[in-house]
Amino acid sequence: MKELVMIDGNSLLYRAYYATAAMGNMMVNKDGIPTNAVYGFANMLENILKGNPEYLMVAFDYGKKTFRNDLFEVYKGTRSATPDELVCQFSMIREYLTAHGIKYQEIEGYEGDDIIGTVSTLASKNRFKVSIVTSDKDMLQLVDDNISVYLTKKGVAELEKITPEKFKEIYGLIPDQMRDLKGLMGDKADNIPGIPGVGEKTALKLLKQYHTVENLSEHLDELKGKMGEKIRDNIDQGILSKRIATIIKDVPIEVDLEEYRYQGHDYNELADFYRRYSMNSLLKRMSLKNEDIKPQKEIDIKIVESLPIIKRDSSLVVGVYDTNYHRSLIIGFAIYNDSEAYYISLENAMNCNNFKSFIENETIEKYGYDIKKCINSSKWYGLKIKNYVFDLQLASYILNPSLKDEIRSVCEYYEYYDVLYDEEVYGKGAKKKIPEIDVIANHLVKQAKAIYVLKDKAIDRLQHENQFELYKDVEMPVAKILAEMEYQGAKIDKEVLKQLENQFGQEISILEKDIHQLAHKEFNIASPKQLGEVLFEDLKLPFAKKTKTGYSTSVDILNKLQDIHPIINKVLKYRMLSKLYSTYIIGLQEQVFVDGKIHTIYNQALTQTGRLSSTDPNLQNIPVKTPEGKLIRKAFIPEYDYLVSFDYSQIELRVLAHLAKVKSLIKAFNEDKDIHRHTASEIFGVSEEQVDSTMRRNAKAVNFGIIYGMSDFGLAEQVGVSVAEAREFIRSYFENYPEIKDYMDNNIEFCKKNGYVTTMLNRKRFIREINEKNYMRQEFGKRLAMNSPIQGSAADIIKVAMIKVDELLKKRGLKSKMILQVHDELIFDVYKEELGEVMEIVAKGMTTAVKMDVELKSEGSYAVNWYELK
DNA sequence: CTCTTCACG
DNA sequence: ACGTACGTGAAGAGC
Repeated sequence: MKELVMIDGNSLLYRAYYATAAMGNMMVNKDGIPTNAVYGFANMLENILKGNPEYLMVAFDYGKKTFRNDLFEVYKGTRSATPDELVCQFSMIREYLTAHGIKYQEIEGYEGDDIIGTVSTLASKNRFKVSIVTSDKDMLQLVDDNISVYLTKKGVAELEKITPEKFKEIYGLIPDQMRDLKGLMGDKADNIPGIPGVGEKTALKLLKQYHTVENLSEHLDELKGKMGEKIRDNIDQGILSKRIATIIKDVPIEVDLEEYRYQGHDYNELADFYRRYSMNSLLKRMSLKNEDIKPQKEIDIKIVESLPIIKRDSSLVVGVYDTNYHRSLIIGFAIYNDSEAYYISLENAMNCNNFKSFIENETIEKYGYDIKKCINSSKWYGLKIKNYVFDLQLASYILNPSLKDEIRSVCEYYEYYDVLYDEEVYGKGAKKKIPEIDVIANHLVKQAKAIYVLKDKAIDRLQHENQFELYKDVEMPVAKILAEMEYQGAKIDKEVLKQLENQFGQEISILEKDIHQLAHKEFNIASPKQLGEVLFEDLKLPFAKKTKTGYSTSVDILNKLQDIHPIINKVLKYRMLSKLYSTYIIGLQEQVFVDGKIHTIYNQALTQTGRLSSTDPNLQNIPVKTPEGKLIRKAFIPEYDYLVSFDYSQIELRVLAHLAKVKSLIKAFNEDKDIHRHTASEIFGVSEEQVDSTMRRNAKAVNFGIIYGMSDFGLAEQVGVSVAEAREFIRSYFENYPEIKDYMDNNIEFCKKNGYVTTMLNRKRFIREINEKNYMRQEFGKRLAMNSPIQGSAADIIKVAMIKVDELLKKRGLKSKMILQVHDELIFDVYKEELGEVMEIVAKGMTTAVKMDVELKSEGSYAVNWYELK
């Protein structure tokens, strides 16, 4: 069967544009012409071409006016004007297709949709299998047994195939009823009115009963209530809307399907195009496939058994094979500078004195990518790398935290493409293996070269963005401190975990039996699917919420059912214990090294706010909230004499009070008041003595909510009050703290204008959602704009505190070590003779980290395990 | 590999 | 009419 791929040019170009435009780093070619939409489109097209389609065409809209405007004057009338940055890419995309040898069509008075409707119908009749690629759900009306629609997910990178079965699954209708659906509910984006008051829910209900808009119009008298009235009044508009939403299948054109046969591209024409618009990665991708073209001059890599003396500042790459670098094999090392490019295997490196004196030399500067990983992986082999002064990963993360963390992706940000993904070199999953030495040498040296070449570019950008200090004075020192913390590790008492394993194991099996008895059958309690069926079908408990795949059985749902059936409490207990059992009791034991310690890995270049994250294992989510869970903390013991922990008190609220300059809040903090009680007295209009526990609890929830950019609904859900009450809390809150309202509004406004928000130390977060059309996404963007500066500034502060504390500990020659950071808490392994001094230093370092209008407060304690702390 | 659930700040 | 609090990581189920 012949296969025809049809591409909806306009919709994909728009989608590709908006997917990248708000990022704040709009892609341009060397002359400053924007190319992001074409680039995204081209990338997607290249992926489609991997499937070797025999027939291929792209359809475009022609002009603004179509027959739809004759039917309905303001069709697409609400669309804002196409941005200039996109307009100029319309002709570029046509150039691209011509260079690629791909046929495209546009017809006056019609949209691309109509061309696709017409051609696909014809092709289908001629026994073609048709695939339509679009981001427009309207097109789904064309789906049938021969025609599939591929809808874009996430930007244009991923496609979702929609067949008639899939359509039925989603909407419960046949694809042709898409027209009726649009007819009834309308389409805001296209300014199709539909019937006022009818949304997706109502429309689907009506269509399941009446099938089409026309049939509905013949049964108007059956419709009851206000809704019925509205439909009767507006049915003509519904019929018209359906007509507008209907894709034409007989556009007057001559079609010769053979014209769409794709015969491949002319290398030079396409290469010209890519060069003209600086699309180097696509050029490269094409070059790799074209064997006639010689690859660019390779670096002269010397694979050596022993190094000469290296005197120049160089980039140094450590070839770490596994994701956990504390126990990973190192394959080898790459060194690159202006005049040298070396690769040396681990074994040779360990026997090479020149290598050792190079890495240990404290005056030769080294540049790297993820230097913490390089430093620590080497340290396990006794190799001490000193004087790493530049980290391309951290620099790039500061410039834009949303960059993917692999070096290849980061290089693309600088439009540098001569580096491969690890996966391309090592393979993935079960097929992952170490390649030939020249392949690995080439891979690592290319990384080293990229670091060397991009260093100045990154530093320039940091200076230009006023972020160099954040990078140099905060992130770089923190990287080295984290390296030491990870290597130092947290000591574990395995006996504690073994004892808990027994205890919890028994409790779990008893609960399992009880639950099966109450359910009158054996099933897997850990399966939400099976549990849902038992609770809501067998036992017929009232269900509150469904997820995509079935009944929701999460805690907040089950909590509401607690009193209805004795099985619920058992399930909750079972859930809690088995979570603790598998994730912590078993999980942690597996992670203990031969030195009796756990060595986590902090990811310093991942979170969008500037926080750290911890993996392998995650030591930032060790249980504390339930008494059972907290027992796990007994297994964390000092290597020396005591564990010391200091917590920031209310750091995010303090940051907010400072940033928003909230007078009464600043005063309350500086008087060391109970802040939730203070808030309660303000929003409920009573004296602080009159605040009862409920008022305080609600105020606390509001305080948290404020930090998250809460909605009335969200707050209501959280505290268990009505939405109206929640709204009243919020109103009263903003009335009492008007500075906060202003501050939040300003953040949103700034973000809308600039595409990002900043923290106290000028850390940035780009928020593309803020300018999206979709209401929900935009609201989400606003919440991010409100929350990120607060969470991010708190993250800045504790990083500075870590640097100060570390400095003080070292200056005084203390041997006690910082071992853990949990967002607002620092934990130390301390010698008893240093206890007093350490406690004093930590408290001082944390409270004086940054200068603010609000005092920083930190509270600490010491004990012989983590359980006993504070 | 994705989804759901639940551990933390 | 819509669907809703911010940031993470790990485990198990089920496709």
